[in-house]
Amino acid sequence: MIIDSLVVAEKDSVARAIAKYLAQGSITTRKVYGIKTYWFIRDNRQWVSVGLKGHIMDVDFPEELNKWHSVEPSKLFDVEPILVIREDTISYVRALSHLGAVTSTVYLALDADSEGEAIAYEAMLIVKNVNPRAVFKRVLFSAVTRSDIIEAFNSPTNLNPGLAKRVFTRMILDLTLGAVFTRALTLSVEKADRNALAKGSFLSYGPCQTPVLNLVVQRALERENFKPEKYYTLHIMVDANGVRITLNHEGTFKDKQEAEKALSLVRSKSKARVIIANYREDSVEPPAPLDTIELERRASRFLNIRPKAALDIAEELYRHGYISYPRTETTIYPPTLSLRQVLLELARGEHSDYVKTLLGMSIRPTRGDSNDGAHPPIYPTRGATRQEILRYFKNERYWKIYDLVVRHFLATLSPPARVERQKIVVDVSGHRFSADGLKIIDRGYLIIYPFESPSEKVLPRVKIGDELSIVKAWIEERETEPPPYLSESELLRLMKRYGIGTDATMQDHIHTNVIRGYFKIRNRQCIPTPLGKAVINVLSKTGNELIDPLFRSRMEKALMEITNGSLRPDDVLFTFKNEARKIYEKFINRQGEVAMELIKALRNSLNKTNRGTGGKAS
DNA sequence: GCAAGGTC
Repeated sequence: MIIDSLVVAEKDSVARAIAKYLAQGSITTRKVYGIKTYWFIRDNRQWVSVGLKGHIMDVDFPEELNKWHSVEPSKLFDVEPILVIREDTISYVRALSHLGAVTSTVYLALDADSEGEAIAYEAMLIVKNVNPRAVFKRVLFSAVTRSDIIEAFNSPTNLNPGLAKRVFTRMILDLTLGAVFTRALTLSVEKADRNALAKGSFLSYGPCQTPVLNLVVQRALERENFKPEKYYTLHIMVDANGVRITLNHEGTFKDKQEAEKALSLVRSKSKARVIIANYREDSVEPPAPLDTIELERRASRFLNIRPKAALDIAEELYRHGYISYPRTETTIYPPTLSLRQVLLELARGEHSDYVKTLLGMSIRPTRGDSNDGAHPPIYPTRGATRQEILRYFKNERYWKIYDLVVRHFLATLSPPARVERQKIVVDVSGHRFSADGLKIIDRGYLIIYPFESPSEKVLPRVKIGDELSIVKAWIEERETEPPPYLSESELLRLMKRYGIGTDATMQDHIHTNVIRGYFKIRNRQCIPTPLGKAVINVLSKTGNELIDPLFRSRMEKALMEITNGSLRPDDVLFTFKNEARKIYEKFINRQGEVAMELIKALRNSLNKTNRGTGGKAS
């Protein structure tokens, strides 16, 4: 067997698409060590295309350093983790070796991002090992379409080692910091009380998970330390040509007597004079095309479906051909995507009437501001009815997520809604009272996307100078309210702002904290447990660096310098390990105190939940 | 028994 060219893609669907676009003639599918491969002829030569399952290698410490009890955690700072083959990818390694051994050219067709570059490097290592003479070429495409793929294979480039090195350095730092502090937290408790942690449980630290926990804990503390204060609001009801409107005093009163003084002044008057009467037409634009984070946030807000569940469901819908690839940071439809074609497909589905009206109009899609260069925004790829989805997946939530993707897609092609924003301000002896109203003139995209419908409140028409009779005036006593716990939707927004995690992993970092017993989610709110608060508190005794929400972005920034060429991987490793080493020293110096606090929190959690906590290893 | 990042 001789192969001229071997194509390695990041996933099966891409490998299959590449074969389809490059093949001159038919494609034969063969399993090699259980892995699907696609065989075809191009320019009279034999080509084979294979898709991986993401990374095939991982970093790990050498065996002897993985004995938690006999190795002082700080030892891990002194060694470099090694690249190992992942247990679950052995058949991919076998297939790559088998095919690579008889191939002259290897096309590394991994995604066009830094992870893709690292996976390309891993694939190259595997093939080089069995075939030192193989030639490696890197192909980069921004969408899996015929024109992009052919263009990419006509102009191959070389692997970018700077990008790959950055990824491996990140992997090493994440593992080292994670392992050192996970072991330090766990061992400090185990040494003080060997029964404090349930069997198989441990207390974890991670450069993403722990800053996320910190965000949740800080908000909870703000809420718990909140002291409610009384304040007073003043209102009047006026008659405007037979319509009664309530207006609120601009500014509230801390002091009850002052509010009463204002009230008696207002009550002594019978008229309120209009000083502002605005009726302004405005448009409400439909949302930008959907990326992963927005899908998760909207699923949580509109449908009460947790981010992790939303992504899992989206993944299934994608695998069965109902929606496009759900892990994307792109919010601009690529010019190669025929929106009209998608509409024609959707005409077979649940919202066919709406789709048909859209088809009769000129389409101008909304446009966001990001493009990850690898995947388009999430859009439906098959029109389906509710009944069809329910029959297939037997679960209402699949329909809800599918329907959200369809409606969102249709919204991005729909006209904006038109509203009238209304504002009336009146004056009563120097006191200003105002009322805001909103009238929907044309629902536009809200017809198909009711989730964002503003509530309508229509004010009557008045003009500046009108004298409106005051019907009544009154005071309300209120209390300032504590901020709510962070919602999952807000947490995702904060993670994005602070640069914690990626589109594909943000929901994982939330999930990890839940599994570890650090916080719970009730009614879409993130509520920390005593254990979660204790972990943040003990780590904060070493300074705030490790738990700072900006820690991750500081790390990413330094790692970026490797790609620029201004720093070497060793420089970045040295800087962060050194910083972590100092923090570790502080931690060890207060170990006794730390252990006491964690054990107390563990017992507290145990009593509350009446079962082991600290999280089971998954 | 550690992390975070791909992918299913």
